[in-house]
Amino acid sequence: MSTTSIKEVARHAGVSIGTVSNVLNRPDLVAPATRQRVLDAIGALGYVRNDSARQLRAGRSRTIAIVVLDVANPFFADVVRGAEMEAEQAGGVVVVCNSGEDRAREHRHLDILEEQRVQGVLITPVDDGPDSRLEQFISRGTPVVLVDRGSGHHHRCSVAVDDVLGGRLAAAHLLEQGHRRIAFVGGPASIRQVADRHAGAAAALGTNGELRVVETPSLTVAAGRHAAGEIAELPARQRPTAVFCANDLVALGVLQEMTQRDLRVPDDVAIVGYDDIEFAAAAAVPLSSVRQPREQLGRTATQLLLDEVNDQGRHRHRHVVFQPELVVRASSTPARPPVSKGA
Amino acid sequence: MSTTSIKEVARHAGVSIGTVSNVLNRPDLVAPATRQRVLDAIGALGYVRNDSARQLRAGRSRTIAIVVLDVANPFFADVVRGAEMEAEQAGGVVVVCNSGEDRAREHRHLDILEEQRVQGVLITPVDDGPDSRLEQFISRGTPVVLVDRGSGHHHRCSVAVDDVLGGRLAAAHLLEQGHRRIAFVGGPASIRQVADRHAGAAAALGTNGELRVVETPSLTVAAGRHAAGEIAELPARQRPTAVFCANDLVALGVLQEMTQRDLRVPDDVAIVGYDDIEFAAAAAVPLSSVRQPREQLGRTATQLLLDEVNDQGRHRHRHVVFQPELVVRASSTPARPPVSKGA
DNA sequence: ACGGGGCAATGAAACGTTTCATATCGTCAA
DNA sequence: TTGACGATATGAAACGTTTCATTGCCCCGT
Repeated sequence: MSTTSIKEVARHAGVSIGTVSNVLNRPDLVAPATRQRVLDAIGALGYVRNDSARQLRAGRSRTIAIVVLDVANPFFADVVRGAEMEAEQAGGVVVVCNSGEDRAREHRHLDILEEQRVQGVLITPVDDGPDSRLEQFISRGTPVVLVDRGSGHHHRCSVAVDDVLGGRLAAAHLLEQGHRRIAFVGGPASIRQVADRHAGAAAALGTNGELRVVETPSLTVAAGRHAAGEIAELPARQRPTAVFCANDLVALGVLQEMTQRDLRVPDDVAIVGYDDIEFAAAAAVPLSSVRQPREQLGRTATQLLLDEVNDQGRHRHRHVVFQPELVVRASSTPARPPVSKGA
Repeated sequence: MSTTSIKEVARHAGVSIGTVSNVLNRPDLVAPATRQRVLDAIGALGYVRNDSARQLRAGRSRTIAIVVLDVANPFFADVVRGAEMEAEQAGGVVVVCNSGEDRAREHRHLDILEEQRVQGVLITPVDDGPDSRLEQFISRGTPVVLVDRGSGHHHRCSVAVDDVLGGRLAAAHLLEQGHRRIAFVGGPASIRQVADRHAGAAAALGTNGELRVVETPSLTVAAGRHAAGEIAELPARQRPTAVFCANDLVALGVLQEMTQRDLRVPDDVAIVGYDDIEFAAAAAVPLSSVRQPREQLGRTATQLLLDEVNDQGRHRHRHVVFQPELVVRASSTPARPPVSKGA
């Protein structure tokens, strides 16, 4: 156990505690000879700063936390990467917390983060709406930036992607491909993104098509398979000819299940996913998907957070909304006639 | 800023500081009436424990850290999940650090973790071998458990999967399918797992086949695509008929590139991956892969760590090695004749 | 009536920093 | 020669806990 304290360094170097601290924090205030003597002592003793003590004195830590719904989800992996880049640049540290879509875990994490007096938190809450725990957190003074959530909260920043637009893009594309019976797969509907993507799709369809909703308990491959089973078992003339999924994981599940049931994609069922994760292009049938600027989301969120942390007084809360982009691949375009237009 | 301290709670409740602390830590020592009064004060003031102060006093934190090569890699995501489960059960907290295969980042993380006096660290170091920074870390007394690394380190615990066996299983399977020219794709070769998987494959092949190594700079889909391009461009009679990849990400990249170049999998080229990530089964051609008990790896690593933390004196370092398992899917079995044997 | 024992609550010390007001000393200008 | 100033170094206070030795009190047995 590294139990060497600044005190022993001071004794070893024959200076006072304050001087050692100065060497550590404002080296230019210390005479070169003394400074070197202290540095040597530090090296010799293997001294390591005690961050608890430092923070206790400082009143605040240097870390920012990001609480994600699922570390395993590539979407969040990219958001995290973006956040790390930005934080690193500002000399901060990022800790990643995984709520696993579980309210209780999220709650536990927030408790701990608050006890740790983190600088601020980037979070995608498990449930949207006025989460009392999060409100409390904010009201006690820890800056929070909502990631991919955040309709109408005016006392905090948020970054998001226009999910309604994303849904609209997907549905418009399917409509254009001639589909009239379309299924929307995803859930729980209480998640704003899911609701928005659905709303966008419904809006794009208008009276030109029929949108059948299959709600899933979560956005996973397994959930997608299950939902696909449900759809596949409908009588052929009622069965949707296209499926728009709230998520690529779900879409991959749907694709997998459809293939397994000998329904061809896209000929029997077209599929459009959401997120354009790395695997979308590598799927059994390359997956059309709505792409979000994931890393950018993390970067911007971190910038907003750091701005709030530093500019206490002047800071104005902002809501940054990015535009998604539809990436068309084989899963939603007729297989036979080779498409001539390039990538 | 939650600047309420135990002192104000004490004043508000009309008791001493010590009593408040007792309510927090040993509630049974406090008379029910007093306890309630204190709890009310805590609620009314929105008091939140200051973890820095607590740790400063305790000398140690309750968190354990896990340093992974890439949060985006589903392999690590599962290891993390396993670690979290186990830690949670023991009342601990897990923070996830992402080294991104970058020595400098890993170094930075270790610095910070040491300053934070974490209980211990689970780590897959960027480079194997006697990393001086990690040695130093350990020698100063922070317990470390190596994850998926750790040949012959006797002064620390490790968990790993027998990668030589994994390589052997994969190659033996391909041999059995009639392949004689096989490629091994992965890298950098300095990573022990990569080297072991290669060694296992080479051993299984012996003189019965030819193993061509295509080294990649990293274990990513992109690297796989690039390597596959190299392989695909070989004259047909030199070209390997099967590819064994050090990693599923690489394998998916290979699959993608081969498909794009109109080489059929498995007919023209068979593929076996490694890790059996969730997407392996959902790939364009369901991917044969070597499965590792990922979550178990995380759980066991955490157990070993906690054992070392708690049983300071008695603790004996252990090296737990798990056995991988080959999961055969379509990417390595002749497509036409339907296989009759079940899952 | 007195002492002992148990339960509750208290107060002070200690954890390792950082910061800030102060002390020391040599030097330079007047 | 003196006074002041700049450059260094010092010591003590403060951050918010936890812990532990003490105190205060009440009740019970003798």
